[in-house]
Formats: sequence, C-alpha cells, structure tokens
Amino acid sequence: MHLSPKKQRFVDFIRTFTTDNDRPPTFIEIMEGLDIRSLGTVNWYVNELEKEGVLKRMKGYNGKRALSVLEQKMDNTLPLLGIIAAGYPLEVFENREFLEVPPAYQHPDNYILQVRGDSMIEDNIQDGDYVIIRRQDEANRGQKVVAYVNDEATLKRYYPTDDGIELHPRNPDYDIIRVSPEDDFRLGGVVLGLMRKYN
Amino acid sequence: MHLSPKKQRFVDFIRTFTTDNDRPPTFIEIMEGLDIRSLGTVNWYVNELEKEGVLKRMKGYNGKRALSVLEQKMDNTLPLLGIIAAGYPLEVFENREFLEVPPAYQHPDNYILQVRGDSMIEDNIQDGDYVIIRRQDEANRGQKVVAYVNDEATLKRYYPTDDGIELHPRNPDYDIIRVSPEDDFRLGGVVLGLMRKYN
DNA sequence: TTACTTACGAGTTTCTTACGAGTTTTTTAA
DNA sequence: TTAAAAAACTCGTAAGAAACTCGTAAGTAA
Repeated sequence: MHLSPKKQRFVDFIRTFTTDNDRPPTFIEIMEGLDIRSLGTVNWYVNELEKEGVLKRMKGYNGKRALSVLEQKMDNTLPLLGIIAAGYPLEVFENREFLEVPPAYQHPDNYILQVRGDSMIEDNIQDGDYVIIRRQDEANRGQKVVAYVNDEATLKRYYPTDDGIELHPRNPDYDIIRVSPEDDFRLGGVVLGLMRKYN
Repeated sequence: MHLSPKKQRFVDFIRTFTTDNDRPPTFIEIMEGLDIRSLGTVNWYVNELEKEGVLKRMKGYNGKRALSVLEQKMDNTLPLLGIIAAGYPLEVFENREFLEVPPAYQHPDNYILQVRGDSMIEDNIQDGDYVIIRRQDEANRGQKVVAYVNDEATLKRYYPTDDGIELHPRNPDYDIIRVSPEDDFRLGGVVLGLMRKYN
C-alpha cells in the first residue's frame, strides 16, 4: 500500500516518535513535529490513514489521555486455523500457519480452514480445498457455514427451521444433521470463498 | 507483448521512478522526466498502456490525487482475460478487468479466466469459478490446461500420446478431443489454482 | 481544571481527466 | 512503388476532483 509523500511523512513521524519516546505522540506533538498549524489537519490525516488501514486508534495508551495512534501491518495473510472434516472435531493446528489470500479478504474476523473429506462434494468443494471463513454467529438460509454441534465441527449448508436448525451436507452418503434446542450448537462462521492449489 | 520504443521508455521511467521514490510518479513528474510538454500526451500514454494491460490506474496511490499509474506488479491483481467455455472460442474481454489474487501468484505470465459450463465438473471446477493460469507451451501428463484447438478454447486435462495429444474433459457428457498433427493446436497455459467467491 | 481528541466549515493547492486538433511514422492496398 | 489510410504520438487548455490546509468550538476523560 503506497502512501502519498505527505502521508508517508506522517506515519514515519509517528513511528520514530513512538520508538524514541516509548509512547505514541499526541496530536499537538505531531503538529509541532511536522510544522502543521492546525489540529484539524492532524485529525484529517489520522482519519484518512485509519480509513486506509495504516493507523489505528487505541484506547488507554497515551500518558494523559485515552486515544492515540498506532501502527498495524498488512501482510495479506490469514491464519490457517486447522482442518475440518465431517464427523470429527475440528483439528486445530498447534503452530499457527498463515496463508496468503487476495487482499480483499484481509479482515480480523476472517480465517481459513482446510477441508478434509468429501461431504460437500456436490458443491464442488473437494478434499484439500481451503475455505475462507468470516467469523460470525448468524447466517442466511442455504449459506455454507462452519458449525459446531456437540463438539463436532462440520462444513454444511445452513437451514433454520421452526423448531431448530438443519445442517445439510452435499453428499448423499451423509445425513442431514438436525439440531434441537438441547444440542450444544455454535456457528463458527460463513464461507466467503474457496481457494485450491494445483501443482 | 512488445511495446513501441516510446512506450517502452514510458514504462521504464515509471518503473525506475517508483523503485527510487517508493511511489509512482504524478503526470507532471512524468512530463518533466521525459521531456513531454503536455499533460494530454502523458494521459494518452497512460490510456494506451492501460488498454494494452501494461499499466493500471490505482486508487489512493499517488501523491496528490486518487488515481494514478502503476505497473501491474505489486498490486496483487492479475488480468481477468475472459471467459472460457468448452466448445466455444475464448471470449476475450474488451475492457480488461483485474482480480485480486494471493500475492504468490503475482507473475507477468499469469492470468485469470472465468469458467463457464461444467465440462470439468468431476474435478470440482464449477460454473463461475476463476482459474489462475500460467502461460506456457508445455505441460505435464494429466495437468489441467487451457488449450486452443482449431480456434476453439477449452479447459481440459492434457494427455500426450504417441501420435498426438488427447484432451480429456472431466464430465461424461463431453467427449475426449484427439488432436492430430494437422490440427491447429496451441497450449494457452496450465492451471495453477482456483478461486471461488460466495456471497 | 487540564490536557487532550473530535467535529465543522470553508478554503487552497496539486493532480487527473476530457476535449479538440495537429504532426509524424508505419501499414495497407492499388 | 507510391499514395492513401491508419496508427502513433504531440500539443495546450480547462474542468473537476482529491489531497491538503486552516481556525475554532465542542466534547471527554483523568
């Protein structure tokens, strides 16, 4: 992400100030350090850079006051949390790996699972595929979701019913899972996309 | 893709300027750097080179303005060249679109095609999927390739034989294509990966 | 109160885009 | 081979958008 020279100068100042003083600068310190004459201008920069994902306002960092600025990096990766297989608990990786994704998927609530098995074969999701998940606890009817039922994780289609939830596999060899209120149910997220690597 | 000397000089300037300054040049900087006397001329170059897929305008990159010029590298996109459907000529897009990909796929010889139809359904490649192609004229046995046979483009598996080439679909409704020496045959590339977007 | 951040409104400057018209070089077809 | 057509390249200007600026006032947490 290339910044304009002025914006670049702005974040550079924050970076060096922060390492020099062990705390981020206040708006006024930025103003003086960069020869800006208005707080509005400083504020404009912070807003812009926040929109662009370069800066982030943090709570309670600064000496006297609460909000301040801090850097964040974009590396186009998402955590590969583990392997999901129909009928088994989610196998979570110990040493977290990261996988590169198209930048648009970069989001703190997104993560990746690798699919094991063929329970979704009719949706053309095959063994070894990587699915990109958005962590959220609601879904639309028919969406593909990661669901946890009684400690078992599955990738299924989501169909709410009058008295519970149905989770449909996309493979005739597997049964529909009917979730009743007494089951322990949790939505892990919805599937945003899929990536497959050939070699 | 060879460019005219002038155009080549133009992109070379952008390339070196960008690496030197960590940002792409503005139109005026290009104008001065190349001894051009009109912004219209710079604009003309940019338009031309954009049509040819060499340059691309990016959001929020440049010093003062929003849209600017940048080379196809570094922005994590690949050109979406068109739609490929079994049994039809490749439908090439006029106004070139770009799609974000995982950064590792970034390569000048790579491009994207969108798949129409279900001729590869048994390989779990479905209608609407995006395949990432590496442009090259040889392939390994069994690899999925983009092939042009007598002006018809297809996505198939590649099987060389003693007296020619066989192209295997992955759908029983389609026939194997047998390419003999008198056929007009060309490899468009091999499939490196696949991306699918759900909404 | 004090030391900050946030919000508003209204500039100025820098840069892109659009337009219209011209010249030079290369390709095409008689 | 040569003239006509097309493509490559040039110019200058003006409109408009984005980037950047200012000053002040209101809000907020220690």
